[in-house]
Amino acid sequence: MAVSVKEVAAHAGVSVGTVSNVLNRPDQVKPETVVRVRDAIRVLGYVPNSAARQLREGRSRSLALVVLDSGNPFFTDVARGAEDRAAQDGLSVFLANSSDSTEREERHLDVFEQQRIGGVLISPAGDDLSRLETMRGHGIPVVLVDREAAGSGFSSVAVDDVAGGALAARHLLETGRRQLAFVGGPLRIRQVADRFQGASAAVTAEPTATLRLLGADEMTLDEGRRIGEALVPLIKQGRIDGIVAANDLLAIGVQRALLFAEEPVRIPEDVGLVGYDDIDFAASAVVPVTSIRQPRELIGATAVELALEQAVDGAPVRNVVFAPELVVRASTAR
Amino acid sequence: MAVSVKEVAAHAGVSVGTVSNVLNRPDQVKPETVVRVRDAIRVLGYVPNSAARQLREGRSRSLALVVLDSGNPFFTDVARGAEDRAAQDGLSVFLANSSDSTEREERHLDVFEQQRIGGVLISPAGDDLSRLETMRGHGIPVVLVDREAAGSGFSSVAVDDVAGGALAARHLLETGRRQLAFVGGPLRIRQVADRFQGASAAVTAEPTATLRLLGADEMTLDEGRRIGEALVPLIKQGRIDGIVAANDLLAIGVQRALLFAEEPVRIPEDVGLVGYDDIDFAASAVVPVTSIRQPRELIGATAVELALEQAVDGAPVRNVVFAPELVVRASTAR
DNA sequence: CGTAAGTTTTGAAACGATTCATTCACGGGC
DNA sequence: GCCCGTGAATGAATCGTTTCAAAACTTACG
Repeated sequence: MAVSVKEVAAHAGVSVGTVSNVLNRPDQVKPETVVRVRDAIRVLGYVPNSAARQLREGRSRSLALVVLDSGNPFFTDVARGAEDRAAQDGLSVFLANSSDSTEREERHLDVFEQQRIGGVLISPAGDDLSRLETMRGHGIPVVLVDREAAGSGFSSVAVDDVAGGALAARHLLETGRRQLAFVGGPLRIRQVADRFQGASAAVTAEPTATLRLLGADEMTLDEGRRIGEALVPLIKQGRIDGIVAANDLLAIGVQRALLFAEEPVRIPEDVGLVGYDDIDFAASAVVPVTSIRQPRELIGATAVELALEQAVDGAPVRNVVFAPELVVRASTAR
Repeated sequence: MAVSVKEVAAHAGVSVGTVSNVLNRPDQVKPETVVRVRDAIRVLGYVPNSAARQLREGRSRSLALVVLDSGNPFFTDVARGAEDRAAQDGLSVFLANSSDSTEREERHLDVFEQQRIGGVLISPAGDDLSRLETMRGHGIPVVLVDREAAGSGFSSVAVDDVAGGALAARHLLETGRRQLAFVGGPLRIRQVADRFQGASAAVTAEPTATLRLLGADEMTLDEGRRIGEALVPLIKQGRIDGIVAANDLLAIGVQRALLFAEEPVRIPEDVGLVGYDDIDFAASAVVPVTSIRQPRELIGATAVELALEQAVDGAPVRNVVFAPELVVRASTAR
């Protein structure tokens, strides 16, 4: 059952050292020996034991990506980006899901630390980064994902949500809308607050425009529908002609409410609608929703790169911030 | 940097064997010694090296779950079920995403085999199971998820899609509908074919009922909408009064088309609608959709159990099939 | 106080790969 | 024919744990 270098060595008539060399630096072994060893490996069905290698090398060849919600397409794409980038360096990425629970997160981190994992890419569940500081203290590179962390001492990759909010509002202004509403909340969520702040700034820059905040208790379809119902009369009275939603689920909920009102509101004729995140449903909604896209795969790839940087000594901490991108669809056409 | 049992032992004034015992069978160590060792562990910040443990034990304490699409809520929930069940036995679960690519899948399996992973739970990308047979040959338990595998020699967990299709159709019949339509495809997808077959059987059992198949090219919102448009006249003419969709995306697409038709079709008054999978969007659609739920978390938990069973010698292969469940909502009310 | 029967603790061997100082083999040059 | 240099192969030491036979220590009892 247990085929190890030893058996391979015996079968090929060489020493274990040579087998190891064939595996790791074949150029230093005589070609015909390489062939002989490779044959033995194939015949015996040898599979290297990475536990042993790792024990010897002191560090694993894998990275871990810990996300808040593995069902969220945002993280799925971040993961894909990370995997692809890691594969370039022969590394693999383990996905772990904290489900926004610090306890689950901790359990995963414990396991990874015991694995002497090569690096942790994480979108932390809480505000307490001390567990991560311990890991870093133990020499494990840590990169924060989707959370700005200048000053925390951690490298990070994030997207500029202030810019995203501004992008959304400015697009509505540029297509002639003047009375905007921002739908989203709660504001304690950093991303939401940033997006609102960005929208605010864009509106302030345009003297004739106004922005009204419609707070949400959660970022769901149903909540969007609730708020959408409240919006109908405002739009009918000409007091709102553009809507920025803090994410696509809210935007789609709002849209449903508007289209289904007693006296339906037309999109984009009566009101322009911009979402955020550019999830699949945004494009296939009844009226396809203009949205703000984040470079999700790039975020993942960059996180891997930052982790690799950290791995070399005297690593300079870097905080990368990406710019979001506007995707125009029917919901804001003019 | 490297704190090992040796340092802990020295600090606590005991031998390494005792430290190991404190870690693994504390009941066999004198309580006051346990305390002393635990203190040393805490003071030194010792973290066990699982590579070393694994090397010694010959097998990892982790399982791997390889899914086709980590963005699909179905798999997310399966994963949660697997993690929770595994945690009970102190095991952890690594998630890997094959994105339906055999190549990616293979890469992951290679890594896991090198890790001497404790077991692989997989929803295979292709039809070729030979790679998995090799793994099993190397003593790694393999469990097929969401794929019936009686006769393949692998343990498996799946849901009875024939029964699910029957459940959906029968519910429409029981609420008085007689002219049913099945929306779904392509039929080469096993799940779709099974669901259709089940619906067919249920309809055949009711002499006065008919079933009409409306093939789909893919299982998406847009395709549902396209088919829904074709359904409107049929419903208006009284030739269809119940719809079974092969999944919720199709059902929601159909619903949109019906509600938005020139002359809207009322749901559930004019036509009953049943989806499949019970995704979140089903409950929060404009008219909440009756759906067929699969015991997703249970599937994950069971897969873990089957893997654990396989791990003991002379393991009997088991093929578990679960029954789907009907979730009644407004779209089929009478 | 001695002995038998537990309880605890010990420490060396083993797991499988990598490393690196050594040894070996083979030509080429003198 | 001898020496040296080079390229190739060797194998013992090492990583951090667990295990387990043996040693050391306790306790109970006659």
